[in-house]
Amino acid sequence: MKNRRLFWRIVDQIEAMISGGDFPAGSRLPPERELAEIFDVSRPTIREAIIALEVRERVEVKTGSGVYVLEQTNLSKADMAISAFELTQSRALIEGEVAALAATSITDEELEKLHGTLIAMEKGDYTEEADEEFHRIIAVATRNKAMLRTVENLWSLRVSNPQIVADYGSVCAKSNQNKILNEHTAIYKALKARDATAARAAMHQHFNRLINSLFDALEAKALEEVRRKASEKRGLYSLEGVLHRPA
Amino acid sequence: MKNRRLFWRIVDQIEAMISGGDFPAGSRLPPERELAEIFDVSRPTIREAIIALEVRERVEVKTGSGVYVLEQTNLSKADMAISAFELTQSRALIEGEVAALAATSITDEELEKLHGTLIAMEKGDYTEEADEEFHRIIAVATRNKAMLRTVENLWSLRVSNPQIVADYGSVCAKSNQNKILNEHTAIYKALKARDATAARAAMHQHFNRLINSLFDALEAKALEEVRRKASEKRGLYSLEGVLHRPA
DNA sequence: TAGTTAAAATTGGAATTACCAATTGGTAAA
DNA sequence: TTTACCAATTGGTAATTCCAATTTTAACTA
Repeated sequence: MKNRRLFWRIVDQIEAMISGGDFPAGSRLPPERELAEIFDVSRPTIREAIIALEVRERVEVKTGSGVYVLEQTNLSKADMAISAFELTQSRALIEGEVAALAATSITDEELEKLHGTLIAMEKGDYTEEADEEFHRIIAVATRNKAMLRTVENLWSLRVSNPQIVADYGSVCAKSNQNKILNEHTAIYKALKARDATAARAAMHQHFNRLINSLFDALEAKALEEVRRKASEKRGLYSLEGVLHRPA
Repeated sequence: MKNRRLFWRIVDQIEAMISGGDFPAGSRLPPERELAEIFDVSRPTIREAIIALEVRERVEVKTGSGVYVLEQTNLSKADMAISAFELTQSRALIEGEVAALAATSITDEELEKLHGTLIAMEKGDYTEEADEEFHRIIAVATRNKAMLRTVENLWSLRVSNPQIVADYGSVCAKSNQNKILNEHTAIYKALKARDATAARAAMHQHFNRLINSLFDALEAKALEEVRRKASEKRGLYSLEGVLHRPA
């Protein structure tokens, strides 16, 4: 059995203390010199252990201040913090450029595929898939794999962040499918005409309308919240409630 | 510009050497004592850098034997296939929009930080770090986490795709630092003036000049290849070779 | 007494030196 | 040729010193 290096043993012990609640997120670990005494090892060994913890994003090191325990976060948590507004604004700006670039190089075959997605959406078949395919074909038409990758990343956010899924759900309902189809059609026509400026504008319009819909939904939710609270206040002061209160 | 700890700088440099092909997977890094001489730092600093690389699973440490480079599996095949041209074009289009958006919301504090990166580049200190920080501050200034994420993804491609690292290496050499600094300064001034259109144009110019440099480098390489092949053809048909051919 | 500034204390950062533990390669002997 | 041993090399840990950054405390002023 190969010997385990001492600093790795210290890493494990500190991680156990963090996980065990000795040092909650936000708290500060004891100073290096004190940890060296606690664990009866040299200070460089403690430093090496702390660097490993830092790379693992378990702690944050602040020179002159101390070593602080981080929330157990990962990249997906950062993605979770992205709102539907932020995503949609980004898509407007980025996919606007994607559409403009694609207008300069899109092939007849790709246009035919684009048209296929419009047909599918018109039929009401697999509208979300058709939506994704529509944007993906345009990204492929740019002939730029970094652009394609970026569009894929944005779509991935759209379908995996629960809050964004819910927000998009409320503005991409059946009742709005005609609007979306009309906007996709306008983008398609601009691409077919190989008009980069029109394609960019059409894509902007598509997402800006979506942003407005998100605002509308947010306002409706806020009004609903105000009504709910007023209703609670009514219940709080109503005599009916008082009369029925158990002794 | 906040001071970056020395061992992190060494981590970056070693990673660049690995990504740049100096130390292919399976090869052994120079001994700690030698690395300390090469980088002109102390051996504990090297040790700290190597521990970070180990946690990142870039290297494997064998006591008494050496530090060995591990296969790098993070990059997908699709990401490996992205060329420096594609990345740079994407950055031009996307970061142009980022700059325009940032011009509408950038704070004085952020402008000050941006200026700090210009100072660092002027001094010749850690220019790649200052470059990254420059673009990152602008992305943060958009107040849009999806945009920031996109810029981070593009930068990640820039530093982890070996071919892109090599290509950028040849056009971001010391001799071009003044051009880059001038372009960054133009972007900074447009942002300071809160002029979205100028910021977008300045960012486009920055990357378009970079694309042209990449083309120049590619052309030089192609010419070199043509010369090499012509030289081979000359050798193939030269009488000297024929006369000296062994029986 | 309250606010501000400067000094002191504390904490992390880096370097130097020394010695120990593990591995590898070279040499000698069987 | 094979095996054993030794020296050299490489990583691992400790101790000490001094520097850089931040926080806390003390002193001063209004």
